[in-house]
Amino acid sequence: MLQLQVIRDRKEDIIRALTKRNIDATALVENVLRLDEKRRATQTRLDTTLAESNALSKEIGMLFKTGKAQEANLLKEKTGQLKEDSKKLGEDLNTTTDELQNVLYQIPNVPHESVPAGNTEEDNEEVFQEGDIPTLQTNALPHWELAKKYDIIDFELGVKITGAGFPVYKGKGARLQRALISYFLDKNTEAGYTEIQVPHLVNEASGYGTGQLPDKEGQMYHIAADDLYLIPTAEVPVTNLLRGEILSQKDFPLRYTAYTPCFRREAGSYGAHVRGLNRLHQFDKVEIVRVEHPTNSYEALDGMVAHVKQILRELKLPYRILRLCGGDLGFTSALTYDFEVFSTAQDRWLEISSVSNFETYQANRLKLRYKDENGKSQLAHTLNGSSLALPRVLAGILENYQTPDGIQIPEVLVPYCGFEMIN
RNA sequence: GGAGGAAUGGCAGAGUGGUCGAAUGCGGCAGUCUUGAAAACUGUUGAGGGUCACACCUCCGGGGGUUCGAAUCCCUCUUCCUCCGCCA
Repeated sequence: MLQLQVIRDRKEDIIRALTKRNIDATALVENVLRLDEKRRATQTRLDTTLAESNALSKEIGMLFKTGKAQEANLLKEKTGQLKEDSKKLGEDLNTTTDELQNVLYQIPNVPHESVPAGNTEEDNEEVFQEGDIPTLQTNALPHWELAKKYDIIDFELGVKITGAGFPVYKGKGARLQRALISYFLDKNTEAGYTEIQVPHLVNEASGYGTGQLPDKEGQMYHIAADDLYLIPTAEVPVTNLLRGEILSQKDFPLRYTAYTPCFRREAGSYGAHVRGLNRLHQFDKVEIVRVEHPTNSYEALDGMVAHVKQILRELKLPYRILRLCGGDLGFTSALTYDFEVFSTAQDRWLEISSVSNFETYQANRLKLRYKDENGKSQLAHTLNGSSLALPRVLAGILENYQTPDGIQIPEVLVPYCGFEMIN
């Protein structure tokens, strides 16, 4: 969520920047300012009332102590009205604070200046492309056909035991999954990220912390009996590790990597584009998360992009990098680069990584701060990215590495797989 | 799942109705001493709201209550510990 102080100071800038997301935030921002003013006015009145009654209480205490019970009882009568007032004011304050909070939750992050304006993915800006798109044999198959042909992923079996979008990986398919996870974790660890394992279920506070709640409530699986959510990404538990922390400047940079399954309801996604591994309810992902000093966060973002590039280079997959336009940018992000691998057999680009800087948007909800050189608390910047998401990398490998004799395993993965070919 | 105990500042730990945002120790920061470091000594050190700055207000796991007044009493929830049961 945006910082109140920033909205107060730079209202016009914020409204203007948000037009890149094709939203007119004027009404929301005005509402925030109105509620903020109301909140502060109420707070002041409450404070005054409390101060008065505190003073009286102190006086009463003194009187009792010095044996002037009669005078004390006289004063007691005066406190009744104050008590009533402060109760009323306290309720008003809570109501206004909640209202203010709710409006603030509705305002997305302010896009970075480099974010292009635009409505849809068509308007995303390609900033980099690398790798040769292979020429495949004439009867090249999409990955779901390959998965069936070599019996490495069974979608129907997943339907049987759970439902659509929950594939079962078998034999070399399962082994390749495990190989990718290990390979990604190793690469991330080498780059200075600390490997951690986190719970796959989180509580409501964590959902709010990183901004999945209340914005994307319907996209997460919710376990009603225990009021827990299945994580849609490791970003949620990993970033929330730091919730409420006040760091010291020398703690920076904080770098974590974690493998987790990810669960997404994907309500409203149907059709040809969701075939095979393209869109699943459960998939595996290795995530990288960084917490940075504000002055360093964009450098860190570039570093994360460079890191993911390096992995794709090693895998020898053709990919491109897009800078997301305002309309396609996630609610909480200030700047996002999407990585897409070219899926030759499907003749389309598949998103395999999304690397974002959230600036203080998440930190504000998380109350994730650090002490600056003057000893004042400041919000840190949070970033995260996939490094990498498994299913589409797998799809890319299957499709781009297919040969008439089978599917070749990328060289760097052979030591992890223990085989060179799926046939 | 059943029975009992507990939750206080970065950590440890006092505080059982008034002047307590909270003793003390450790840790952190600054300084003195030192060629430097360590030790010792001195000072300082929770968070948030509010203000030009003060004042002032809130916070002792969360929520509610009793009281003129609550860290302290009551209710409730959550978490942790011990014992029993179950169990990978």
